[in-house]
Amino acid sequence: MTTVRIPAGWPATEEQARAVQDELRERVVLDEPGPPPGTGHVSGVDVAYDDRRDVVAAAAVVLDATTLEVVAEATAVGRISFPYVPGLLAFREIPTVLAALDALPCPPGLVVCDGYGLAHPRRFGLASHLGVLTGLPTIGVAKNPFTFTHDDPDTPRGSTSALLAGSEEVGRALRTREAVKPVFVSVGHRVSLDNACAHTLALTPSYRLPETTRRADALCRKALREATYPA
DNA sequence: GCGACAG
DNA sequence: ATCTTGTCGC
Repeated sequence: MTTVRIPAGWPATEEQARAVQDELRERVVLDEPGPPPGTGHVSGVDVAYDDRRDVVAAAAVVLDATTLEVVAEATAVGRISFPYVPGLLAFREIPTVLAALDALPCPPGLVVCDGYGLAHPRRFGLASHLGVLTGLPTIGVAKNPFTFTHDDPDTPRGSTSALLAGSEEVGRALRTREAVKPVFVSVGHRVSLDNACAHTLALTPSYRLPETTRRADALCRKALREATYPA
């Protein structure tokens, strides 16, 4: 487990944070299909908070994309770097997530984030942000539709419907379990939307949420429980 | 101006 | 995100 500090020059206000998003957004790559599902490594990242102690814990878990077995994992703890503001989630999570990714002993491959990528007020959610900062292929898989609209996908697993910002498709509602509430998939960096959905399906053989996020969620909660006050 | 709003 | 017991169902 590594300890991180809030980076120098980290945005202190919402206005500064939005300016950073508007600048970094130019660097998102949307014209690559990304790695094929079921091959190489796939990783999940997630974060847990203790606002009372001002502690945040992040986890990165690398899975074998074929077997979904855990190949490697790492955690990091730090101070909370930004309040939760809808649309600015990345500023709350990214420093600790980057530290956890850096601590991995092997390349993470495609990274699955808890939240959104393109499906974002300024088209630059957590998954896009993490992708631009690391250069890694990233996607976002969220549990809620945020402010976007969508039709209910058909009942069978694998059914999708467009996630819409007005008439613009910013992601997809994807049914990962028959008759269960869908997840909301969007592109982060260097992955197509079709491929992002295919990866999500490959990662959900038995549960609604991807194995990557399930593993990362369990690990960051454990790291938070075991965390001492960060330096 | 008033709500809604990823985690 | 987090606060939280039991309970219904595969």
